[in-house]
Amino acid sequence: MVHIKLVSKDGKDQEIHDVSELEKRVKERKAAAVKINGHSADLNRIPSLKDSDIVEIIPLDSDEGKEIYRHSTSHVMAYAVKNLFPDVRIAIGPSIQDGFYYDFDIDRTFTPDDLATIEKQMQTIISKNPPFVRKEMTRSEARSLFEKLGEPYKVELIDALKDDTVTLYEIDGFIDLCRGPHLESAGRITAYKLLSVAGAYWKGDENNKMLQRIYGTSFSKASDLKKYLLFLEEIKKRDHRRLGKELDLFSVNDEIGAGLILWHPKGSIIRKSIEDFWRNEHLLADYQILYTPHIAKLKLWEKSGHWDFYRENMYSPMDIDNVAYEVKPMNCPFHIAVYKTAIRSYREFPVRYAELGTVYRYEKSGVLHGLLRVRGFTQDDAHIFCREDQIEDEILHVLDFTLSVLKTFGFDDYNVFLSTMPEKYVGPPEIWERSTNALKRALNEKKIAYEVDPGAGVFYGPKIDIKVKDSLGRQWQCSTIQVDFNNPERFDMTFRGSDGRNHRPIMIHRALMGSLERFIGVLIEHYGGAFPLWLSPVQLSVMTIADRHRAYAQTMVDTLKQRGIRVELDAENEKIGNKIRKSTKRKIPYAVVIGDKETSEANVMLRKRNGENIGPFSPEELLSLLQDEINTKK
RNA sequence: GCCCAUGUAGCUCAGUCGGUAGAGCACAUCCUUGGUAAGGAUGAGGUCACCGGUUCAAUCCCGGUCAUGGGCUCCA
Repeated sequence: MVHIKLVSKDGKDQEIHDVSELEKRVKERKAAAVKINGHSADLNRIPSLKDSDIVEIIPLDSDEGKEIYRHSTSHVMAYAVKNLFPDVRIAIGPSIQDGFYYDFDIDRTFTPDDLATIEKQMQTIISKNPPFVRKEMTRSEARSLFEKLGEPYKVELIDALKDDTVTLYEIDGFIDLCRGPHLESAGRITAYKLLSVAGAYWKGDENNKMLQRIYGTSFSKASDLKKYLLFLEEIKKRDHRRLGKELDLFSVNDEIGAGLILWHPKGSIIRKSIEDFWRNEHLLADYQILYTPHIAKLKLWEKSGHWDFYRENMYSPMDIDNVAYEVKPMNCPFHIAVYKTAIRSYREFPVRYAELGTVYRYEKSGVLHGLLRVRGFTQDDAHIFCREDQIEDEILHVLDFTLSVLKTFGFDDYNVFLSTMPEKYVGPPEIWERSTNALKRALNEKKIAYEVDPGAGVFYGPKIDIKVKDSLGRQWQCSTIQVDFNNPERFDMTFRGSDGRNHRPIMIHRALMGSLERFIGVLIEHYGGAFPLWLSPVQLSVMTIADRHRAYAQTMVDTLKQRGIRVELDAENEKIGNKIRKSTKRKIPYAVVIGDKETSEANVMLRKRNGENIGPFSPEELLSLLQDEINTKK
């Protein structure tokens, strides 16, 4: 008779006195593994449970369960690769978000055909249902084992371990160093798919050898795998680079340069709509708007510290009349210069300067990616100058403002991160401490849950980053709020306090959208190219049935255009089905068909891009309906 | 920057085991004037990314460059 406590997340703990009873429960609950006294363990450890052990089931569909499942899949994949390519050296193969990978060192390159072959080999392994057998041995035993097996990466991993005993798992003779736990046998793996091959440095260090990484994913239910693969397809369909081309929004050009965006007319009008909105909101929120130059003397950047701390992202200086100039990677020094054109008083605080400032930063060629990662971009930047005791209020103000702007774009789900002092930092640690606390207090006041990201702050101060979730649930970092007590010092900024003496202001940098390029890239994917009316490049397409309807349709288009609607006339020599199709493919929100009926009745039906018809509306009703939807930004 | 893959008409892609290329869509002209996701015909469009090498001959083979994509790393 044993006494085992089975604990569960819902609080319904149970005493179990029979190991077979526990095994039954484990099956019922579709466990991936268990936790014994808080430590995760394989299911086949259950028979050796001791009296008064506390057991918790890790279900397959929990995050931890999925991790175990995928980790086991990655072992099977490594085994399959080793079978097919005996001279491969295996490196490391963890589970990751939505899947797993395994890194291999091999003299040939894996091709997509290889992936299919490896998948087949995995199936062969899985169908034999070999158990995952856990082994323990001393470090030196394990070390010599892997040396004998010709696995230098495993040896290196073992050397980095601190424990005296290490654990290994064996499936069908294939031994891998692994902490575990694992599924009890490979046969439990039912739905998996290898997705891609890519290069990856050993331990992520570019000084190390480049290995080949195979990415894959696995699910305990085939339907979940299918759902995930459909999700990947949906991501592809929404890819902003693809939609940007299809909808004629932007391009990049070899002759001009990588990472430099050409905004086409359709993309520019989206951008202009966002910029207009942005400026209006900033004026309403008591910001003052600035315009500043694109280059400045190198000396300025030396003074600001960018040349010391940010040089690897800056372009080489250019020579102007024997003086070195730099294209700007940031806007802050310019805003500081504006601040310093007068003696400032605490009475004007907080001073909030905002600018849509275009900056240029060097990015390694391999990281450039459509609109999301570019070399020239426009920040929706602002700098707030205030007293240290105003930080908290200002952060609150910025948070409110940011969240309301993000909400306009349908982002009302987000995660917040607080980044603290990094290794390379400037300024006294006490000020870091105080301003980090001010950020914390503001977040707490707003009751915003946040995660601390230790050491991820900028060199000049702590920051709050906001990651929004798009319509597919993916996270994007756009907004950032950064405290800076370094630049006011460097530029000897002052303000006259109520005591008549000069004091040092605090500076807050913030961007809501981050960069317009990136933000619009995110928006394209978020909306899948089907922009809300206020952002749509063409808001309404008016199409004629026959040539005799052209004059009436033209009048209507002219009238709407005069009233600010972005409307296009399609009076081409085509059938109405063709015109509808074109307008739908371009994701134009509304279409109006003008035929005999409309010309005689002076009423129109409005066709939404999803095919639904609403109406009929008189021309005035149509106009006010459109204007209302544009104004409310729905 | 590094590893791998890719670069053919405006777009999406075929193709040539070395003898200077083809489809669909888009575009132009003509016919058709048709009521809610593709009417028909005809036509125009390409130094096959760029530079060099091998060859009688290169879009194809080789080398380099640039760009794009998947990653590593970094970040707005």
